[in-house]
Amino acid sequence: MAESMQGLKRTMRCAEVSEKNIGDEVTLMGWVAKCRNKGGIVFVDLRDRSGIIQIVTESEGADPRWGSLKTESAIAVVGTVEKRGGAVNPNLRTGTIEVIPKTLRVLSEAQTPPFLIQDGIDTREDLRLRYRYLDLRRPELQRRIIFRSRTVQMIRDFLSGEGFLDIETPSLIGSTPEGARDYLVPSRVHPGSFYALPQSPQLLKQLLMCSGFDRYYQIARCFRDEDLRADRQPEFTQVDMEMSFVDQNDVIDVNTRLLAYLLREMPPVMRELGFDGDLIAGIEAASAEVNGNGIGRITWKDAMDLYGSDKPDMRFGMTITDVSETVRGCGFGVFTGALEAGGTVRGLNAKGQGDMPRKRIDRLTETAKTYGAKGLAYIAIHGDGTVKSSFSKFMGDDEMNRLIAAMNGEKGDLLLFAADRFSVVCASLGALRLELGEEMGLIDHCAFKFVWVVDFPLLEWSDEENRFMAMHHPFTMPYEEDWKRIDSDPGSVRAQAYDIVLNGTEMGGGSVRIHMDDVQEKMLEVLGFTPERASEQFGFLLTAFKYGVPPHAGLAYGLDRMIMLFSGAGSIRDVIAFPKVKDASDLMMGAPSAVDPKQLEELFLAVTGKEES
RNA sequence: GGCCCAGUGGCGAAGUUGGUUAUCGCGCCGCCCUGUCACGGCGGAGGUCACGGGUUCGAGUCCCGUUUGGGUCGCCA
Repeated sequence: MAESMQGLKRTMRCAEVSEKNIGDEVTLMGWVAKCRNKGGIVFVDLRDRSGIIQIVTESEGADPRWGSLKTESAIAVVGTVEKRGGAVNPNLRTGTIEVIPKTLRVLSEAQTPPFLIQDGIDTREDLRLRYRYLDLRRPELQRRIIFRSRTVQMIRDFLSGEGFLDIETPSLIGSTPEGARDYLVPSRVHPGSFYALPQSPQLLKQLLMCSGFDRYYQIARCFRDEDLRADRQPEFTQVDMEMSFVDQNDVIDVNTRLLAYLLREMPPVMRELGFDGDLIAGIEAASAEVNGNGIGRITWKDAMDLYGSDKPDMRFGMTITDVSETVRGCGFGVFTGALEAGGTVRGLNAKGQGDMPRKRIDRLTETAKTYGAKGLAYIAIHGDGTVKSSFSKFMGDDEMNRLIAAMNGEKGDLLLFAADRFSVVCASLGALRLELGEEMGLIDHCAFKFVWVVDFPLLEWSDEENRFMAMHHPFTMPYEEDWKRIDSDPGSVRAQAYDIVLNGTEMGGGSVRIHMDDVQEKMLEVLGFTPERASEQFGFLLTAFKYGVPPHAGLAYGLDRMIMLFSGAGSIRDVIAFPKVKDASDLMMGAPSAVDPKQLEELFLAVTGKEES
């Protein structure tokens, strides 16, 4: 049934045909999106990545196959462009023209696809992923994948113009113990030894700075063997960059300009690709803001205190209030207990939610509990001024009124309190803030609000490991004025690390790197590395540091997240051509899979304790 | 590893306190239709209700387990 092209050459894409071509003979190739057979006249919508054009055939002398084309078949058409004789279609870019065909070639007839190839379908995602090549035919996904390609080109243009060099680093590297789990690759020629796939090109780009390349970037594939999320895939793409002889402000400056450039360049591309008008308007508004005023900064401490998160969603207010001092010594044991244990008591004021039904408050409590809070205390100030509180019996009127005043509580407000360790209070109130912000309609979903989060702590205590861990990574430069406290109070040392946050999502992050061998060695010691292990794992870096290393700093974006946010997608799966599902498998290819025993033999590998499959 | 949500013809959904032949839309197939573009009209096919077990006179519906996806906590330097 399939025919060859028999020498036909496509002259243009479907939606690239315009009124200028009226009278021209064109050769188009694409997929049958729709066949409307009216009996004597047949309308066929031909689709390719550019869009749709209508082919019209009348019965007299036409190829009879036009009337019975299977949708999604690939066909070639030679015909003449004409102004539409009948009604125009204002929804189509090619809505005023049509093609009268002379020749039809059915290049490949399609079976009925398992789901409709059109936008707005609500098909189960596993089915779509099993037939991803069909899913990707849908305009919605085509648009995002093309937008991704165009955005990467913009990034390359900008960075290249700024003197950055695109340098590739290897995918087969050594395993490093810190951080995420590595994907391992066995070596055939070194039985029992393994490569690791890079979690990021971190050390290699630092060494490129040692080599003198000055400004490096790479669109780099990275791998982390951790559980997936809507915005996390086991392999993902970073826009990775590093600069020499710079400080934190230089990195933030060039990246603010990069983002300003992208925001400026994106709207016309998005319009061309047919993105939603509100989304484009949002990007344009953000462009005006960032191109005019740059991007604001907030310290990690302020972000945690006000938003309960190191990736604050700046699209709305409803900030957190520390009421520890107000409730110190009060009658409510939960509050005083938390304070005595070195914790904190903080509250959120949900304006106008004072009459929230008990059931919804219970649901908020459940949210708080998933973040480690033991419960949620509340004060509901009803519209009539009466006050209902979960802890009124433990507190006198004076104490209660002082607390309400500290929270700026007014008639109709709902005050929610968490009392626990700093991290638990922040996490739970931060999550409640987002949930309430959504429910109360405070979030403008077309807004793009950027913020630089700076001054992260250098170290983070791990209960599990019973030691300090690097919050960013072990090569992050501390602030010089804090470094003297590295032994006396390691938790208080701030790092020259920064994240770029968009709408509550961490879109990228980086740091100034340590370039002094003594600081680096001390850092590894604090992280619990013996000199032997440090030398074993990072010896090449420490040695490199002895041969003249420039001060350097860098940043990496999660490209998938960036494209997801700018294209209004709900998951990074929507901007990755062939994504993996929750358990890290590929439903289309059936990866991962068992391999031939011979392959294992060659690698001197034996599979033990294999789960029933 | 934990918690939550979902699985009903090819696709999406409805299915009441458990009760006769499982309903609807899209798609598909056939016939008709010369200006459709969410084409229309008439007719038709297509279902082990994810799988296994249990409760019951009777299970799509209730219970337990499994499985396949989704969300999330842990985890992700």
